[in-house]
Amino acid sequence: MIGITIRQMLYFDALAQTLHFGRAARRSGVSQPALSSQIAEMEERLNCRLFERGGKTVRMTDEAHALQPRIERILADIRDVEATARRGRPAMEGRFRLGIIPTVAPYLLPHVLPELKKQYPALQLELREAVTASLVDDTASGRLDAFIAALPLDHPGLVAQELFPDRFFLAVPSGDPAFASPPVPPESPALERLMLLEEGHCLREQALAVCGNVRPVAMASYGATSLTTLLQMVAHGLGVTLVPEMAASAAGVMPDLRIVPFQEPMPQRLICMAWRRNRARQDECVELARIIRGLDAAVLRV
Amino acid sequence: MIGITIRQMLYFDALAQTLHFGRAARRSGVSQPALSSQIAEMEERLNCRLFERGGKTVRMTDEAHALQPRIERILADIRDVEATARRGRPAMEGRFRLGIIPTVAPYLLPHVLPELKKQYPALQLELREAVTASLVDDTASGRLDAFIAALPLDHPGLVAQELFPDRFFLAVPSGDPAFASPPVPPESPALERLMLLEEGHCLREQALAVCGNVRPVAMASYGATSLTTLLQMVAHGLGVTLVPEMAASAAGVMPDLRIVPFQEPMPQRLICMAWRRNRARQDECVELARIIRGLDAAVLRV
DNA sequence: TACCAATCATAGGAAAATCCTATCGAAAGA
DNA sequence: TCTTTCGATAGGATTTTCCTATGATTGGTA
Repeated sequence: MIGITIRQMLYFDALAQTLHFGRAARRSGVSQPALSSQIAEMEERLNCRLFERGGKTVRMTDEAHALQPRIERILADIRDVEATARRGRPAMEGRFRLGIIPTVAPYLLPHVLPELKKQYPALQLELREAVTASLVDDTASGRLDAFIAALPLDHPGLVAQELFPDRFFLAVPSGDPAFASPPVPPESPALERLMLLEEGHCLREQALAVCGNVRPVAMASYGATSLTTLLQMVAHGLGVTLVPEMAASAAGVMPDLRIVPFQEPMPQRLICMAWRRNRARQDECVELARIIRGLDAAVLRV
Repeated sequence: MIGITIRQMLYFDALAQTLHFGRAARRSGVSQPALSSQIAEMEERLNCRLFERGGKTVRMTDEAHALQPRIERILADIRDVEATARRGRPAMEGRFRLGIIPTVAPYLLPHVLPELKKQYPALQLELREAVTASLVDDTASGRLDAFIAALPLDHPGLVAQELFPDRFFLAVPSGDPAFASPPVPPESPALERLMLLEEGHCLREQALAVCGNVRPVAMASYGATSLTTLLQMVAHGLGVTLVPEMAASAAGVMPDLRIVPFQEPMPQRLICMAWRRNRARQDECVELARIIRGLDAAVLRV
């Protein structure tokens, strides 16, 4: 497809500048015959005489004169490409697309973002909030660099690193007598009034797993798509709901709302960060996970 | 100096388009391991992961995405350079710098130029009129592509091809009784009044060679620098001069001027075309010479 | 679960490209 | 004519590139 080589262009350039095979060869760090034969080969491949060899002088042909600036430019372009690539983005710089599930994002991000901004100001974090299935899909197909969700994640090709456990609490109306004396046993009949997020949120499945024996109120009819909305519904006495620990600390300040613990062992979920197993720069993901794990545990607890 | 190769860029391009090592290799006409190892080598040299290899899918890294258009452009540029050079200017096209001595130019060019224009309309002939020494110098150093002059030329590095002989005649005042009965013998005492062009013109030396025993009138004092001027001086009865055959046909129509032949064997000079022995496209010079030689001999004769 | 198909990496030896040293031949100057 | 300079050529060594065969991993399927 392409006949000439970079080497030939380099030798051509050296010869065009020196007009002397010996000096061009020395400048190129090869022997004179090596340079001679490469130039000859180049002329052969281009089917075009480039240099006139005289007894004492070497002269460029018109064709060579026309080619020289273009070849110089090509060489410069190649050097540029190499320099750009080789410089190697120094980890934690440039764009990083991170997905987070909705039941974690609003509670974790306020703590993570300032810390990231401080440690890695050059990192341009692009955030996407979506349910786990969507995040898994986007990450596997390269539309995201990594995501934060709750274990378990079962997708081949992804690798997950545990970040921290997130215990579940119960959010109940302030004066509800059914929860007068916490902790609450998971099999409490009062959990019949459990309200859940719409399908797709992993918190829904986790809540069902915790309170295995209840027939929860279908939330679709209420249109509750966010945990905040759900908590406001609880505050209005429409029912109760499960809140993760992170959210609970925020929910604790809402009026007419009470956060009560479950009996030991307290149910919990494991929050993790995940990315493609074959991802080029795993170090960035690992570093990001390290930072999140390193956040003062207090900020994530009730 | 430059680490990556054109081959690597080609393979990179193929892989970037197919995202499949096997197909990229097939498209590139090599085996899959060959392509794999060249890509690996390229990543090594750039110190930068370019592709993520997954079980079933290959994905480009951000770096590779950034590099791809630049590499494509470089490859296109190289192909352009090759196409340009390889197309090979089809001989007798483009600029051709031709020098001619002043005692030939005005008589030969009117015949040559129309013919050239007809046969090779794409040829851009640049003409320079100068004395032989100057033409030799300019041609040897590449400022001219070829020149037309009279033999002998003694300069190493030049090659000359004979074009045609140019016989010498004598231009005399119309009524001059000394030349009443031509042909004129070279040793005629009437040649004492021979006038010559200024130093540098080969015709001067040639005339002296023909009339070896005369002490010619120094022309410098008259300031005659062109044959036409010289002929007008002859017409005014200031002396006689040697005219080459080509000029004679033009001079024949001047009033008060007579063109008379020399005795056999008629003296002559050989007009030739010359160029650098190492010149790249000798074929153009040879072709040009062929055309001039092919001109109807009649146009060059008395 | 265990096999199967697809895919990229690795190994080892062959082929090709490139280079080096030594030498030749032409050209230009002494 | 002799010498010096310089590019071309020759022959063999070295490096690069390639191919075939095989291994390892992944993702789907019986």
